[in-house]
Amino acid sequence: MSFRALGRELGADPTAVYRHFRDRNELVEACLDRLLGQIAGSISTELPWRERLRATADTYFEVIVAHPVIGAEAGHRTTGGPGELAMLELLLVSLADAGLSRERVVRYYSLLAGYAASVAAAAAAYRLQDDRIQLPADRIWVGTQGLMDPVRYPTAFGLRDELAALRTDEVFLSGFELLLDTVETTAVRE
Amino acid sequence: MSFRALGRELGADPTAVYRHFRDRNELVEACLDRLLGQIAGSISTELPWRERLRATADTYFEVIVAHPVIGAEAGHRTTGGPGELAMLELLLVSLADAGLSRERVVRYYSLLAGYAASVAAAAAAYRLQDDRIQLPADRIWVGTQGLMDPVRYPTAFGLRDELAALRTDEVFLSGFELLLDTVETTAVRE
DNA sequence: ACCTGAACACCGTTCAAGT
DNA sequence: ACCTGAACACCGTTCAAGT
Repeated sequence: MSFRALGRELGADPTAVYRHFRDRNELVEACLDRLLGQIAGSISTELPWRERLRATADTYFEVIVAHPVIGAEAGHRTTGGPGELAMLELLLVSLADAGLSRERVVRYYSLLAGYAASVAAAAAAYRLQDDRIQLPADRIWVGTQGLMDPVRYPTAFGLRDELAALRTDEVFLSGFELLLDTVETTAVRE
Repeated sequence: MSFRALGRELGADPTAVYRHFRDRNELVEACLDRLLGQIAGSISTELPWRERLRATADTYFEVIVAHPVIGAEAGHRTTGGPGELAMLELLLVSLADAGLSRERVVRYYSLLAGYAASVAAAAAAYRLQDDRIQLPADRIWVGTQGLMDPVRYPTAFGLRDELAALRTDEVFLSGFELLLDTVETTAVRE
């Protein structure tokens, strides 16, 4: 994305955007906040807490990776807008519904949101990279060429097939599932 | 970081770097691989597996945030170099030492590495942002101005103090600790 | 073998001028 | 009120020319 490409696509002067947004930063944050609002709005509030959180993470990853220019910046941005707040409220309510204490709600919120936001953003940024990268975009970020050295890296060598089979979306989702396991275990203990 | 600033600082022509690295990408990856090697080399192999992994995550976060230009790109890059491979081997060996099965070693490796790499990179990118951001860099990424609306966001409103108190490094480390709890629980069960 | 410096094709952003 | 287009200060990168 560049302002010149944007102007070309919209049939307007590249600098016309400055009539509507102060700078690139504000534009990106407005787009991101809209995406967040769409995600939060698409999650049924009728779902049990665990399914609700899983659906949120699932949709979040899909949307972020489908909009890689915005998504790549989602991990380190605060929009402060209604979309972000709707997401925040959705996550907090779900964790409270799980039966967690006030303190635990905030702690697990920060873990789940930090995990999902950062890992999804990394997946989007990975996908954004030029084609010069050797691996397909859905493969995990570990280099495979060095895994052929059984002397220096015996354990990595022994697990090379399993490592090569890792895929970003599966890692994201199964990782989130593990976090939800922890939430559930803590909730039933309290 | 820019090639012109780099040349100025090194007292050479900005384009002299091209004698040593093909492009910016190769330079960044070489720097990152060196950082990874330093981190892996600084972890004592005598430590029990859990302390070893904690020390790795701790050092990793510190180093990545201390080198934000490189660190911000660490979440979505594969160096394929000896530093990355040393880190990979270190993590796999530690998880194997915990008593995990082959399959579980790879699964938990992808979770721990994905979590640490992505969240630390987001923290570095956050720190890299211009001073126009209202919040200090060690604060978490949730907007605070909108938390004052008890009607639309009652749960967020009720937890606003706890949310405002969140700090990136604490969230990172306590999140990693939770993941290690899961590893340990799984290991003793197997 | 390594460095230089002009040049190219891009960026985001500003600002006076248009309608 | 909104858009235009020239201009500014940057980028990464190439390449012929120097030592």
